[in-house]
Amino acid sequence: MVEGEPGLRVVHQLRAITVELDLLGAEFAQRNGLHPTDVRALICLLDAARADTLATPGWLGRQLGLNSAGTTALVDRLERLGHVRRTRDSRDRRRVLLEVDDQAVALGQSFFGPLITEVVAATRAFSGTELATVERFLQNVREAVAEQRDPSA
Amino acid sequence: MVEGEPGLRVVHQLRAITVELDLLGAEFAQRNGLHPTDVRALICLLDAARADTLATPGWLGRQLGLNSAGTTALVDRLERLGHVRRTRDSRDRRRVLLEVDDQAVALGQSFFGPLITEVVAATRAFSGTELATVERFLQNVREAVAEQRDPSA
DNA sequence: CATAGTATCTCGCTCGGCGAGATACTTGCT
DNA sequence: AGCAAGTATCTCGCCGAGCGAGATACTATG
Repeated sequence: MVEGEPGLRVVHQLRAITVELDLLGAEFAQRNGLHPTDVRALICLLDAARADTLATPGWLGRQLGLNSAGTTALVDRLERLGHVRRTRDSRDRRRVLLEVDDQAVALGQSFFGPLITEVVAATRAFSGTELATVERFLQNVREAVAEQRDPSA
Repeated sequence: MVEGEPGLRVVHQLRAITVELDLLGAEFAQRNGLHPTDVRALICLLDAARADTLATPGWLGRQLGLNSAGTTALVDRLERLGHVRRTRDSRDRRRVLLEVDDQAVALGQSFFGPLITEVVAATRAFSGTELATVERFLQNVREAVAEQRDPSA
């Protein structure tokens, strides 16, 4: 718990935050009649939409580590709930494009909105340079974790 | 992606890290023949052991948001794999105490070890005061998330 | 135009997790 | 003491997310 090495403490904190965020996500999921995976899928889809990356079932499945069968089931659920629409790609007619509904965007807002407010409020206690440091650090961590997952970086 | 408000960027990063860590955990789980929940359970149990909190199925289930049936099944799995032992509490003989096996500790090490090494390496680029800032910030975030989950803080 | 390659979907199955209720023990009331 | 109420854990039956294997529809290449 009270280790000397600062790196350990930070890892500990990140892990704790991850667990907390997971549980928050699970809670939110249940309240809205969906599963943790569905929430993660919505996050991915919203990110894709924001980055103007066009999303397909295959891409989504790859993001979430699902196989094709699971992905189809996932998209079925999301479509049934009206969060996503399927449209055939006219260029490559094997592909299906996933369009996120405004409803899903609103849902995302309702999930992250309060949390963002909280965290932004928490940032009030930090100077611009301090926040820049935090950002830089988180970026490093993100890369470290990504490298752990796929040791080809 | 390129928002102006630093708080938003940080939230974004934290979310991305959470997703990455989740996927890392899922990968690790599968490689070791267990489920994401099992990994989270082991984390909780190791934390408890480190903090000298004595763990029971009920406590564990509460940590993970499982009901009693699911918790029993979880502990069954962990026990079958030899990560955990059940012992009756002699004071209150309704209770079962969960003892983590050294094997599970080693497993935890093998999971977090490389990641910790990576992150600690990443901290090399930061001064002591900078790390302190990061730590303080993460602490705030952790509290913010916890408050989101249980608005009674 | 056949053959290989790719994107998605269907089918049958496994197993994690839930709700309801059983069981064993403790605690409080009288 | 003795009985009701409360609590910790487990059992049973079921639902449904995700997997493996294979079907289907389309594209690309010789």
